[in-house]
Amino acid sequence: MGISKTELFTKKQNELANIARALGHPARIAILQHVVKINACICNDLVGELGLAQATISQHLKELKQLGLIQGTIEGTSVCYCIDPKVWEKYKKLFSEFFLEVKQASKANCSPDCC
Amino acid sequence: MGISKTELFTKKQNELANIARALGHPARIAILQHVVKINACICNDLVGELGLAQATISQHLKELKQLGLIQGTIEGTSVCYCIDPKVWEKYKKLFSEFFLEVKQASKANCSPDCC
DNA sequence: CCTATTAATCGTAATATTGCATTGAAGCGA
DNA sequence: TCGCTTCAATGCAATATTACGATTAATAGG
Repeated sequence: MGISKTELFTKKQNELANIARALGHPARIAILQHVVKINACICNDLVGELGLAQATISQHLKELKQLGLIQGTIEGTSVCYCIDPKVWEKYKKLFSEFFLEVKQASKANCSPDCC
Repeated sequence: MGISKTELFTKKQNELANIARALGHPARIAILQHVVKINACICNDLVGELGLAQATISQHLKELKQLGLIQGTIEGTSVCYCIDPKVWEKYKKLFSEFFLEVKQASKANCSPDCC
């Protein structure tokens, strides 16, 4: 019904999914990459950099902020964004663990011609 | 307008976002974890394992298949799913690279009290 | 052939997301 | 103070996603 049944899953599964969903938009990937590239702060170069409207970018920034991936501090009339290295590191680890789960899965339970 | 302006972004950004979006649902995380855990193949234990309807799970499996993360081979009357290690490895690398971009971002361009 | 099992697909409803124009608030310079 | 700039918040329209019941298709086993 358009709503995820989050109660069926573990906290960790939901957490992973939330982060992944936040990264699941090229604009947000681009925003993060640009913030990282400029190395620290950014206000609304993003509007010029990506081809999206200011309102749209603001919305994407909001989502990233909610996840804690970036911080915004007021800098006079503009806002200065930078990533939060601690959160970034935490999420990086979460994903690494997830991807590492596979290792070298053997084909034990599999019929010979499966997969 | 509800549609992502993918043409504004690089191929790599879109690719990353696509994978992330696919991982951006706890059911798909759970499916992947279960497939990995059982180590090779799975049919529709998933329906029992997660509390979702068969149609819903089938839909999630379809998305994962479209991404190439898992393969399904017909096994009599049931279908056997397993992850594709090559694709898994490829995506793992993509994400690692993305997360590594940050490294130890200095605060060069930043005002003293920013971030 | 008949039936049960399994999974894909279709149709539908509810909800979420994306993108933007517009509005609102707050700081800055004249 | 009066604009001007910068960004956040809101509200809308278009589209996507999530979930499920019902149906369909394929196969195995009698």
